[in-house]
Amino acid sequence: MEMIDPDLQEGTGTSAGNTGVTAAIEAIGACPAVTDMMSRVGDKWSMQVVTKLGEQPRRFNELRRAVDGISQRMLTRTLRNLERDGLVSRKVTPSVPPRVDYALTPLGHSLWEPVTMLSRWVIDNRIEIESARAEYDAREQV
Amino acid sequence: MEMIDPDLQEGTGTSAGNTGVTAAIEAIGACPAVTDMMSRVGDKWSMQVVTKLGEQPRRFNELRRAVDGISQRMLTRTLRNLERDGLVSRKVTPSVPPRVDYALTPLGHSLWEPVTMLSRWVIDNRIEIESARAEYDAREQV
DNA sequence: CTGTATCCGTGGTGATACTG
DNA sequence: CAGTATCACCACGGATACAG
Repeated sequence: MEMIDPDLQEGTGTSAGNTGVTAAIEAIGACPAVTDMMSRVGDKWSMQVVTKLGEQPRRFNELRRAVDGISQRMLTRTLRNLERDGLVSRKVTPSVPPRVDYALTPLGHSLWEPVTMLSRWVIDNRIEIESARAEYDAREQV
Repeated sequence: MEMIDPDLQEGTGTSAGNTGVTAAIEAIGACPAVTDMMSRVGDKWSMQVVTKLGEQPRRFNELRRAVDGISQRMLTRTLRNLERDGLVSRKVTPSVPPRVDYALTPLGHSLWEPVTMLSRWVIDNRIEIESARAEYDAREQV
């Protein structure tokens, strides 16, 4: 997915899918919004940023130091996307030097919970996953 | 508060005195396995395939028809990845023509639940997300 | 301090053709 | 039927320099 980058062309607006209030599982793939958000959750930095902002609001460079390894460019892009999705708020204080405070919105906080469930699952099953991979690799190496 | 594996806090002891939930959240980024699986969840086809296999086991082309828009190549690749992670089982029947049955493993089924939570969150909040985007785009269009 | 602009490598994804 | 092989596109992400 990924949108709004000066380097790229204008992002395609997500069209409204059907009104399925059916089982959420069935909506994966049926509802564009689901796949769309999944890719946001799956991208490299978004959930790490959400995590750090979930602890407390932070300024730009504060956040940059908190999220290990993120570049300035990617932090900006990630924050813009999160802001666009309504997950993060951005408050500019036009001082010298400038000050910009980021925080999770209520919507952003609410995303916390299902994402936590997912990361819990990974943690609880990471051994099984890794051994499955090792087994597969050993099998295919032949 | 729930318990969590002690070795999750290794390396970056960001903040002590966390609950299990926040510890799990913090493990995003701290634990490579979490970021790794997130990208699997976030990729374009994996969860759609898991969804379809969650309904029932399927053969290759059956699955291909079930997952709208997926190419043969991507279905193969997606299935291989899922198989490697231990989420999907692959049973070959060497007949003519050949028959290959795919199904979710117990591990794959267990992933269902947190993923469902997440997709339900998206569905419940997709209106708010879309209006946030519309608002942002209108603001930035200037 | 908080960004933009520019360049570029890598990898995910798709189209098409071929194979056992 | 169930794949592989090959080619190509372009978005993601990183490095660096510049700007307000």
